[in-house]
Amino acid sequence: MTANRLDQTFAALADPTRRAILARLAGGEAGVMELAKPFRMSQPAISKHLKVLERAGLIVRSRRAQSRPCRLEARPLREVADWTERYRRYWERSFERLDAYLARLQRKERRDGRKSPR
Amino acid sequence: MTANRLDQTFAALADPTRRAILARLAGGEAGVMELAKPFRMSQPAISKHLKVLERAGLIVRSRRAQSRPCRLEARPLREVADWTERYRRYWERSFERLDAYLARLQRKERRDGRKSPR
DNA sequence: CGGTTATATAACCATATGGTTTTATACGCG
DNA sequence: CGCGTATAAAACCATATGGTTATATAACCG
Repeated sequence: MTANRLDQTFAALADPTRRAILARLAGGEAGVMELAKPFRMSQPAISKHLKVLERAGLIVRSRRAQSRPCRLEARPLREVADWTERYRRYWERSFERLDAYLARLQRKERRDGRKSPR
Repeated sequence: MTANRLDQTFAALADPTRRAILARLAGGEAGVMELAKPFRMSQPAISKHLKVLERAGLIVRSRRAQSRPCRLEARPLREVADWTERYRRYWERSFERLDAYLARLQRKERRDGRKSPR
């Protein structure tokens, strides 16, 4: 249905290399060479990942001398956060269920403990 | 690097059909036929989407008569939310920048307004 | 100009994804 | 048992993804 920007954002985030690049960029701008360093992967591979991130609006690139530094653009992540928030009550509800279960278990253990300790 | 469950979760969320299925399941359990109804897509296609969601831990399936109802499992979404939260300050910072920009703009407009109203 | 550095593009390859149609399985029912 | 309903699996196809190597472009520098 709603074939949003979310498609591109989620797809871009579904790769650990790209998430690592975003994490790195959270510390400030960086060029392609610098971004590529932590990975044992060719430079063109990194360029492709950067293109994916750029298409998703997660980074923007400028030009400074022969370098093309990338900067984090977090706005799409806000959309992800907003989307996810709609489900918060569901995972919180499951925590409530877990809490209830653990509470029951503890009561049971206390009862059993009285009968046969340890 | 961290080739987490996040990979599968984000990948599963990168499809509008699957997000719509999750939205539907937020309203309660449903069988495949029921889930397929809103889409002009074959039943096996929906089954495939459900398998993706299941592998990502976003749904669980039981068996009731000849139906295999799906239930939303929101825990992985909590991980997404947690991951996203680490970037909150970045999109908030860009809002601050926008605010500052708009404030500057308003001041400028007031100044200009004094010179040549409206 | 010629060389070096930084990055992008091209061409290619293997595998994954998202869809199809057709066929099989599992269950409940008369 | 045999049929209908609900779902999965198989086989297939087109396109996308993630990687490679080799080559091209762009900017600076002597």
